[in-house]
Amino acid sequence: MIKNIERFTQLQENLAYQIDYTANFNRSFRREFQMKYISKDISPDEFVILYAITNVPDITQSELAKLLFKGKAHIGKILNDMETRGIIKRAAETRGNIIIKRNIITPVGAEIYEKGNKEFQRIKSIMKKEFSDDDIKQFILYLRKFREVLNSIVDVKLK
Amino acid sequence: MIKNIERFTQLQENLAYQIDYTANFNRSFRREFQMKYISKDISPDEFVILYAITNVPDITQSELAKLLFKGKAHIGKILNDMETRGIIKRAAETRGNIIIKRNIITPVGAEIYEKGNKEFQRIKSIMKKEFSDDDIKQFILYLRKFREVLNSIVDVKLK
DNA sequence: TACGAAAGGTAGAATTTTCTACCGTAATAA
DNA sequence: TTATTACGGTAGAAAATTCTACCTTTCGTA
Repeated sequence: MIKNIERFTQLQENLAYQIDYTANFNRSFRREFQMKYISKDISPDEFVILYAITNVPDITQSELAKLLFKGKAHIGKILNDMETRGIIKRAAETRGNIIIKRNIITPVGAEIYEKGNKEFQRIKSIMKKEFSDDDIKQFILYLRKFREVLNSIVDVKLK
Repeated sequence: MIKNIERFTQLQENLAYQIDYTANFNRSFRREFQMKYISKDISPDEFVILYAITNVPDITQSELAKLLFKGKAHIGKILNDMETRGIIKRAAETRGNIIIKRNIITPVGAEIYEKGNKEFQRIKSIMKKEFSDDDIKQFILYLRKFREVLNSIVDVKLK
């Protein structure tokens, strides 16, 4: 991970660091993968937004914020930007008496999403070859347990 | 993780999301833990910097950047800021003919670090109770394998 | 009933982080 | 010898993200 490895192994061998490192690695991967195989017109986070809207069409802005670990104000800006670029359309809709914005994927957005989705299926099948169902189950169990231990020390609230 | 759970389990059950979620969880944990038990005068990243300097006294700014997954310019600003606040002292030093800044922890910084280190030992011992040595080994193995699979798909370069 | 909290959303300021460009030295290779 | 690249570092602009405050409606409950 760092050139002069011997100098840092001590710092890098703990669990929390490894998780952090992997998450960062994954972020870099997503950026590069997307640039190479999907579209330069959209960021990885924006792709996740398309994914979420596709699967939960009435997902709200606040829910998207939680899903992406960002503030709801920020997500609002991203959505507006995506609308400006013609990837989605934001339609005001009433739920009861309260006005909610429903995000609708345009044909342009749908095309990007379809292409990306196909590519991600490819990754998924590669992962399936490398990790058995039991491995994945155990892996996720470890992650959950790690969070539970942290949560037992202080009450963690995600923003 | 999100109130209306049923709506999102589908989106959240994949491996990459779980890792991302755990890393974010850990970040929130560090912030809250530090506020509560260590010191409000220093951020979690700054604590890692103190930790790194303590263990590798001649660590360079660029190396710190890689360790923390940030840009070297940004780390330079953080270090300057820490110097202004009296937590470290930056001394220009020559390595060969080239000038390098050596970061020295002041007594104030050392005190914060010692307190934090003691608290983190506590977390470590709790983790040791919940995860056996074999568990930790397996957990880290999973994480490494996950990165390797991604890396086989595109060549991932961390910034 | 009335009050406060929670949820959906926006605006603008403030902060954080990244992105270029630089400067100078060292090492390597054509 | 002369490029070229990598390393250590900085400055300033640009972009990303968060913070605060605000508006409106709903919901639970005292």
